[in-house]
Amino acid sequence: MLDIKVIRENPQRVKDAMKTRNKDMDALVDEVLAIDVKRREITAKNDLLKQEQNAASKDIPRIKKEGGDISAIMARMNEIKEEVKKGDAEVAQLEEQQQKIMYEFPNIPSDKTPIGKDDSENVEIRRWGEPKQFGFEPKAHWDLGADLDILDPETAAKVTGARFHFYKAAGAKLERSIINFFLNTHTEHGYTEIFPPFMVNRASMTGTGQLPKFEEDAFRLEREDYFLIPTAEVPVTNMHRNEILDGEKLPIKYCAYSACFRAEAGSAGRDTRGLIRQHQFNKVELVKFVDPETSYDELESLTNDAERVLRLLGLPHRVVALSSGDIGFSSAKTYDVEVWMPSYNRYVEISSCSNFEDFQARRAAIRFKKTPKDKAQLVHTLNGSGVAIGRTVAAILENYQNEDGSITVPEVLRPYMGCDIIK
RNA sequence: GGAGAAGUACCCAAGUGGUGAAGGGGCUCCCCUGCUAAGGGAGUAGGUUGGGCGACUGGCGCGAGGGUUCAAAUCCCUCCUUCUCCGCCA
Repeated sequence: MLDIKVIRENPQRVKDAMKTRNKDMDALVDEVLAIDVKRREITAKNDLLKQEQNAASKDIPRIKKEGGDISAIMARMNEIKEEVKKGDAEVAQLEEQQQKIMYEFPNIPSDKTPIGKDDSENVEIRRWGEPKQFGFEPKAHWDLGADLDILDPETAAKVTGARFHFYKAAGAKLERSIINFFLNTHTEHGYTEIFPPFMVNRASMTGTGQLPKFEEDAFRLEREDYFLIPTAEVPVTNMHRNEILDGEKLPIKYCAYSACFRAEAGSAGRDTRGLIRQHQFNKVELVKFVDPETSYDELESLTNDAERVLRLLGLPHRVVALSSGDIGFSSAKTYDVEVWMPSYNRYVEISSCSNFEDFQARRAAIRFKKTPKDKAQLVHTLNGSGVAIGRTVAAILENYQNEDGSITVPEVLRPYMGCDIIK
């Protein structure tokens, strides 16, 4: 959520920022400002009445005790009561209107975010490794998975539906090995491991920005107002919702494995084969709560932490700075890490690392005090995939395939797999 | 899922309708002090949202949200969480 004070003080800046996201929100900015003025005006008037009410409430028992006449005061109080009730209702309605609009605004892109209309104007920052050259025609991971009998989407389609997978034998073990390898690597670099709930309530989904705008992207339970998490970012960031953190404990760094559930509304027909786009997938997520002064340094190190696991796995990848037209709703700046995927003959997103600045912190009321005497201020939150497991499996199968259809197990995974080849 | 009890500050805890939400512990500062302990004194209801250039000042805050009342921590309703017992369950 944006700060209403920023909109009040510089509405043009907000309007311009929204245009760099290809969104013309001029009318909404003007509307929210009009509501804000009216809301404060009525609140001030109402507060004066309440002040009178409070003062009289103190007088009444005293006058009664002294045996005085309170009928005049009582008459006035009855009058005030009605006015206050009316004023409160008006204020509540205006607050609701204002809140609803405030939830519509995406974050203001950082001035470090390249301006651009869409993903075609993203900026490549660096590459690691070279796309592998095969001396034979490489197969796609879905064909490798079928031939090795380790990936089975057909049975999943029967048991559940489209966009689900059974992993079998070495495939299941590979998935599990990667999860463990990622968590072990990140905890060695200062992240505290978290195993979160896979369902969260509405307040948490609102806190990180998935709601109210993107409800159709999530799976919601019918009988409880709970949502299947689209990413561990949601439960882990909301761990500190409505909290004031001790400044000395920052930065707080968590890594969390979770299954992730996405309705993938509007993506029919895209990436229908393989592990790239599923309703349920595994991911290890990195989440940080930091002092605003350091948040952009923390974004660099977070991205580096995500890249580390790909370097250790020997998977060629690149880092791209998303342009203003391509960054997510809550983000101020985002780097995507993209892994080389031979079947696509291009780099494919495997991690997205973002600095949300205070956008989530304001929604979720996550604050800190630099020292116990300081005023509480909003933290900056960041998160990044570290990294998506299913896409890592796909990348390993494709990049490490041999001509005979077997898969060489990357060296760092061998202790986890207990073998050096899948065949 | 059923029955009962509870939720007040960093912790414990008093407060069953009326002017500033007791008290204790802890914490911070000060006094005393060669040092420490003990002792004495003061502060400590966070926050949030308005107004004012400011010193200041108003509103709202007793798990959350409604209601009754001139007035609610206190009475009523709904919900959440915790504890005890029962049921179910990996």
